[in-house]
Amino acid sequence: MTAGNSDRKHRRTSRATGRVTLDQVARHAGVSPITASRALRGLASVAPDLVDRVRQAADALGYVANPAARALASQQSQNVVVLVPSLGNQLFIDMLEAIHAVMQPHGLEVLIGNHHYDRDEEEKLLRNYLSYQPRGLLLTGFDRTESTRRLVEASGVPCVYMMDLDPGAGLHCVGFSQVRAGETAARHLLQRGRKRLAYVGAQLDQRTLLRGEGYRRALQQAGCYDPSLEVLTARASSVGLGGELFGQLLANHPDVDAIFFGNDDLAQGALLEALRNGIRVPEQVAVLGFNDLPSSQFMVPRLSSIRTPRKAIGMQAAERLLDLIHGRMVDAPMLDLGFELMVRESS
Amino acid sequence: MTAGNSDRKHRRTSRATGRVTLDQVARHAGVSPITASRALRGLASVAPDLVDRVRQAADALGYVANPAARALASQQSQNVVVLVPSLGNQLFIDMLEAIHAVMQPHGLEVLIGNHHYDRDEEEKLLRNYLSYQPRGLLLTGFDRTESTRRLVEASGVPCVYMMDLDPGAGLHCVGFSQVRAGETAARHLLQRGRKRLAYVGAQLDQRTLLRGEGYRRALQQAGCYDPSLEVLTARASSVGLGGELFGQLLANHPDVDAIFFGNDDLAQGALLEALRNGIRVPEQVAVLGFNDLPSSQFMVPRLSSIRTPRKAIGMQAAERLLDLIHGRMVDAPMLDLGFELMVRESS
DNA sequence: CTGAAAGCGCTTACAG
DNA sequence: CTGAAAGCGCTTACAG
Repeated sequence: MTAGNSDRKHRRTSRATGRVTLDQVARHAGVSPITASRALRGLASVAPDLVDRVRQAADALGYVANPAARALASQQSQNVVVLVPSLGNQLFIDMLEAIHAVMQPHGLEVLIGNHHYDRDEEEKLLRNYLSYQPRGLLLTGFDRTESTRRLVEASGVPCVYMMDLDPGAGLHCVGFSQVRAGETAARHLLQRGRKRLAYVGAQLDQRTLLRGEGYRRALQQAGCYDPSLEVLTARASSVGLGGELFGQLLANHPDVDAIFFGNDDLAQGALLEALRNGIRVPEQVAVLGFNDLPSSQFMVPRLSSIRTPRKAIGMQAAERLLDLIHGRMVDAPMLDLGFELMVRESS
Repeated sequence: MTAGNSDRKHRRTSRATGRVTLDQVARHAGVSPITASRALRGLASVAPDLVDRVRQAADALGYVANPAARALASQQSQNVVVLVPSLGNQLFIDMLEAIHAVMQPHGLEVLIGNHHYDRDEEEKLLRNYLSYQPRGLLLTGFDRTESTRRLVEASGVPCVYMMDLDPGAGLHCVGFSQVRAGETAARHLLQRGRKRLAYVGAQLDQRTLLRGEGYRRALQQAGCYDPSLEVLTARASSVGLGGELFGQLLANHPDVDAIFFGNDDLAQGALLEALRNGIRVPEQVAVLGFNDLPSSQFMVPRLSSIRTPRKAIGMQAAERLLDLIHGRMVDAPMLDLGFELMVRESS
């Protein structure tokens, strides 16, 4: 009786949400649902005029596809999962933003997981996210549990690793050599004529360790390596911690004349602590940071640091993942984006 | 013929993924799929021994529910959408972490959207996320387009607003009064005997503006308001910008004796710039920040600031949203978590 | 407390 | 180039 309601078909038990469906768009355009589906997805093999009609119908009705239905039917989601060890480090925020910028135009939703530098948490996160049948995976570094590795492998989901370069050189990765960055840092300080060099790292994540390894290697080569000048702590990296460790180091080893910090926040804390205690940088002790955070160049004195291409890493890793998802050929699995030594006032 | 494969039913065209389904769990446990579903979801009305059998079957087979199928059948996802204006500000990272910590144990997936302080981008994000049929919405502040507002309203999805308090007092919100925080800042500086007070804010987001309003109000009341001492810029807040604006302000108004910054990064930049130019803080000019970022207490001199409860805001907003989702009564729509003036060396 | 049937809104696989 | 049928893997609504 009620006009306008008569075209409702198979809606017996009425579990419908009221939102516009593909069926309604198809009816509005006068085509079958499957044609509407193909037209909206931009599949070839649909007559151009039909595509137009369907598009207009969709616009007119304000149709937005139901991602759950799409995922269920096609057995694949529009999700891409990114796992990072921390959100407190600007480094990873920059990477995430870049990834987002690349994925968004492709209609891919970025699911962000933060595992807080915890291998078990990473495994749990991955297990959960895999149930979403993601199109791709973006993981940070290579330090993870064996079963996480198997999980990734068994899933068959394309995966790109960020930040580090795969020592085995078999996995798709975009980053730079952490070891060489550490070496470069040490060499720079040695060239400045420093003899008593220290390395201070927090978090004890693999990249911090690798940087330390490069650093050690360079010092051993120069014949001035002293293991007691390596200060590593599992505590989280922060400005406060940097100041604290700086104070302790100088108290225990007054002859230290250069310090390389595993992250800029630590180095910034050291600079502030030096300022507070009248320790002259770089005259008495040179300070070198890592990552070159935006604020580092404004420190007093301006912090020397190693600039890492985290934005480029996020972008390129995302592009690379897109290639893998779409089955495009990738020439080499490894993409080394390098790093840049920024010499300013503190070293 | 092949044993073990004979129980495959209605798998004619074989679109199955190979992953373990509810059907298999049910068969393994010797119950119907629907009973298995109910058992796994912890619905009452299932015999305890059946629940056990189903749970064991699920464990044995490594069953993980397909979120897409669940969402499609139940017409609701396990997603909660959070929209923040920025990820560059530690403030929002802390909020997000807290939200995550609350939602995770409830099996709710947090989808994060960053609208970069752009109202149109927020609207676009929301429109997209709404297609996911989220269980709840967590939005930042009250400054948005009219159609975004209508979108939220029309969706019927429970929503809690963070950071600000609703001027209309009708919406669910968890935060503190930005205006009162600005007033508190100004009063503190006035009590210190300062007369020529400036306000420096970046980003021009509503909260920065509201803080400025409170500040202005207090100054007018004290009879020392000077509009030329209000420096507002749409540029993004950063340490570098803080130093720059500090320098300009003192060049144009050498008699300024106190500055309130809309965010700590600006204030930190000012402190560093002062240090570099031999301007004594707080003797010549007092500096007060906002948010009390972790590094602020280590600045030289230690930065006074207004500590904002962003972790608590995230937590309480998430809890509140959980209440709304589960239809629990909420006593008052507004939750004022306040703020705390941290007086250190710079003021 | 348990289950057979139907349906959620899409896409795949098969025909024409 | 287009479509009717079936199915993705769950849950709702209805019976018993």
